[in-house]
Amino acid sequence: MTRQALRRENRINAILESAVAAFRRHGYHGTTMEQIAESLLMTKGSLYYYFHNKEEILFAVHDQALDRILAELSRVKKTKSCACDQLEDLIAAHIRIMVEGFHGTALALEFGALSPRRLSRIVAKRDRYEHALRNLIDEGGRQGCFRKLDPKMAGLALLGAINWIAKWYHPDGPAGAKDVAGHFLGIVMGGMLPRGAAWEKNHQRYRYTVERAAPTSGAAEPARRQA
Amino acid sequence: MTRQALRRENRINAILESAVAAFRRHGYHGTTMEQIAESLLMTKGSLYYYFHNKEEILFAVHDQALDRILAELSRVKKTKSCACDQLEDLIAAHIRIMVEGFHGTALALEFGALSPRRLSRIVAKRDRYEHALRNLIDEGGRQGCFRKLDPKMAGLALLGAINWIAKWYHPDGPAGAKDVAGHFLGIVMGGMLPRGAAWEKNHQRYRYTVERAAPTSGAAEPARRQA
DNA sequence: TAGAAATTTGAACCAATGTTCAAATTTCGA
DNA sequence: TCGAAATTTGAACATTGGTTCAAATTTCTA
Repeated sequence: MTRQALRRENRINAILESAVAAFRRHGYHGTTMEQIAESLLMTKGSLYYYFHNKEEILFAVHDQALDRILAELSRVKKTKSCACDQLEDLIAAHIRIMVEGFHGTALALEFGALSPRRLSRIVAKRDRYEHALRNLIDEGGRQGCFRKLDPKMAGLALLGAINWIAKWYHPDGPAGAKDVAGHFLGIVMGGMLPRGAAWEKNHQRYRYTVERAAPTSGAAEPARRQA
Repeated sequence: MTRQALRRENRINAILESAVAAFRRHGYHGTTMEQIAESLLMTKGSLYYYFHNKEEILFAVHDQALDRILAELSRVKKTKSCACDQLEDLIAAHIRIMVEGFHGTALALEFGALSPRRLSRIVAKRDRYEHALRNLIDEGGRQGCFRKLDPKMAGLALLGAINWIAKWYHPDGPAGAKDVAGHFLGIVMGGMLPRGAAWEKNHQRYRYTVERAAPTSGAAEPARRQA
């Protein structure tokens, strides 16, 4: 890699990092090209030397974040552990991505502003991740590590809890990223209910637990185009 | 209530409903006054007869949604059930709010665009809800209904899973609101881990479960100003 | 039904901002 | 060090969209 190409790559990375931070704070439409540029001591005109337009930055930011989580996915898949360990590994990686650095939080960003062509590429990548996640939940249930859950619903709950981190976590907080990540993983994986036999006796009347859930029949799937 | 006042109230409600739907799709800054107006067969000028400006609509939308969930909270608190039943009740209500109608999804909207004065009012209401939620989690843990969790982290995980519904649920989906709500409540309340003694034996090595969590020392709290 | 009050309109204004581009500046290889 | 390539600038442009407001229209009351 030539020296200039390296410079260019660093520059692009810096732009994306600045953009993610700004998008997270003000939303895509609420962020101006000037805001993205100024934290890098640039002028907005310079950004157009690297990207054709603002939407391309939004795309790059999403694409990069998805590549990162998909890389974690394929790493996890190479592992020969059982599904539940793989899932734990993957979730820990996802949390880490949300908590350390800025790049990852793009996973929680809106992408409604993308053009149809770019949108479909992003949605395809996202779906690849989500389906893998559901498969792990499903397998884990079959292997007995987890309760048998509706994979789609459980997956959405999981993703919600994790992606929501982008809304409340701030790297300047007193607790380090590792602390928060470890703590949060415990919560998300452990769930809220006690696991002893005593509880089972007291709470069979629990109305909503679905032991072998009928698949959710693709509810609301077409709506996932935006945001 | 006079006839005109009623008309006015309905009009305002319709505006807010249209606004929430648009904000959810395009974000606050990505939504134009014209978009809010057009689904009501109005022109954007008319909106200024009811609201001074766009930001006031954003405020009203948040304020209304928070009032609604806080009303559910005080209803639940009047109940004489144990903490875990109260929590279940509250969560079910929150899910219902997210799933039926548009108004509720404001709970998942960004509020970074609010002026400092309005922002602080919204944040105060939100905190009131979140603290009550944490208290219930804490009490439930002490009473033995739940595992003993770090209330802050567990609360954030819970809110994330629920508020994220706004990103994927669409009322036109094949599964009714009740189906999704019931299913989702089961997932969120039940958590992911099996509860049998067999599991306990196999998984004591589970690395991240924190039985009596040290309080998270206010990690990242100041960051919660935006989004 | 007539006049007053409430509501809506639509055009005009203007600040903000994404984008372009020719010129200036910097970096780099020879 | 020189010249070419890479990069940055800053001003100008065009459009969008929030806001205002006087006039038109509708709704209500006496």
